Amino acid sequence: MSMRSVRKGNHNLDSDVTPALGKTIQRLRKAYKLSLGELSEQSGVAKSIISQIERNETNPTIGTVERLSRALDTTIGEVLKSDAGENFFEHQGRSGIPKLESEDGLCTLAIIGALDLVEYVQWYDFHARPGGILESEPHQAGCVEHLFIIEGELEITVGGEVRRVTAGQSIRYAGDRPHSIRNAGQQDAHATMVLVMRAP
Amino acid sequence: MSMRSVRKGNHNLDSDVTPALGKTIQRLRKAYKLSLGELSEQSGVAKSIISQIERNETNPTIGTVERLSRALDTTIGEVLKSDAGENFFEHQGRSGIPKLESEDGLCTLAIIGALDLVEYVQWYDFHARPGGILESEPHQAGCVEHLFIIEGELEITVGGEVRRVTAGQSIRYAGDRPHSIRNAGQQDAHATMVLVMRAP
DNA sequence: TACATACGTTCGTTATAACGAACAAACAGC
DNA sequence: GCTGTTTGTTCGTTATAACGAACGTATGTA
Repeated sequence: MSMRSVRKGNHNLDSDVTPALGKTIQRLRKAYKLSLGELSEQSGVAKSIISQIERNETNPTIGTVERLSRALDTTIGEVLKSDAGENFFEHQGRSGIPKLESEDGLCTLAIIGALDLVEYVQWYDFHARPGGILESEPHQAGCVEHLFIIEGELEITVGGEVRRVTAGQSIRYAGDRPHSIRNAGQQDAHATMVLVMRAP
Repeated sequence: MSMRSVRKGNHNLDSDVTPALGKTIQRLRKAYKLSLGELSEQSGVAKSIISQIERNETNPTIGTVERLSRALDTTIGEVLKSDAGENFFEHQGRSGIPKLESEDGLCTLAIIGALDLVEYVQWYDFHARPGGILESEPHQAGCVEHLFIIEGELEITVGGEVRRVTAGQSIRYAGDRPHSIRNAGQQDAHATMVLVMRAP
């Protein structure tokens, strides 16, 4: 059995214990483009508490983190895994990956990874049924999107300009203007998207 | 966007939320043949609380569960994963003979994008025919690889540890050790790989 | 039997997590 | 400029998680 740390008394650890939790919650919330108020509504947790959790100013209960995780389409295990981290591997099952859907229900965007560097990088797995459109509000200024088409055919529109890309090709465009991705072909389209923005 | 459960008010959920937590803690404690008093000493959590947690009569804080997990030689993520009903993966295995057949012509790795930041990020489209193996020498220290499996089934080996991942899942692992990716399935495998090197 | 030891539970108190309302800062339209 | 809206934060109150001591219940031992 490995060494056990014998600690006494001070149960007031707060951010020490789970330094990444706040960041994780905030990252997920922003990935869904939710405000504190919206996440509060959907999770049932007071927005003041969410604010404190994101800043690691409180030591939330399991129940609270559970409700937040559920509202963010993931599980408490996944949320806390990054904290404990430290394994060579970090493995996410299908269910653990947060998924976004377009308004028409024909596109899905699954967040498959993110990195907190000086810049913030996030990448997605993108699916679109024929005719599906994913409309995006402008992201942060200076942000760039990269798209690699795995199968099918997509039509990208950025600020009035239109480009068509097919399987095997890739395209890079400004993410800080309104843009949309449309499946212009007859079959399903599938792509990898990488989004780069400056750290907030 | 996908459906979200809209819950209000009642924040007094206790055992509802994490029905398995108490059992999990107790199972681990008994596996180590510890009494409540002993676990209390080693974790720093009052034994009265542990008793209540095991009987799901309280809604513990993250910090408390963290201290218990640590004393039980595991992580909070692992402890709570069983709650969420996620599958532990059965990995281990099979001291695979490194066939050093990156030259086997069965794998392709195409660079589909790169970023020159303070950190250097590069991403690839990876294909492997059944049986194909991609062996990699250690990259730069601190470097991380991220793999998202689009189709098929891959077996990742890093420093002796083996994991198997299937379509829809993603995995992240240390890239600064020798590692290999093997197509363990019958069909072609396809994945997106993101490689991040820090500190150029 | 009487006594001792170890176990898990219950109890009263204290610390604090969670709540909702009020607040301040950034932004939009008029 | 002003003014309503939306954002995240701060504040006072309430609910409750965590604590340590005391308790009941076994089991063993003289």
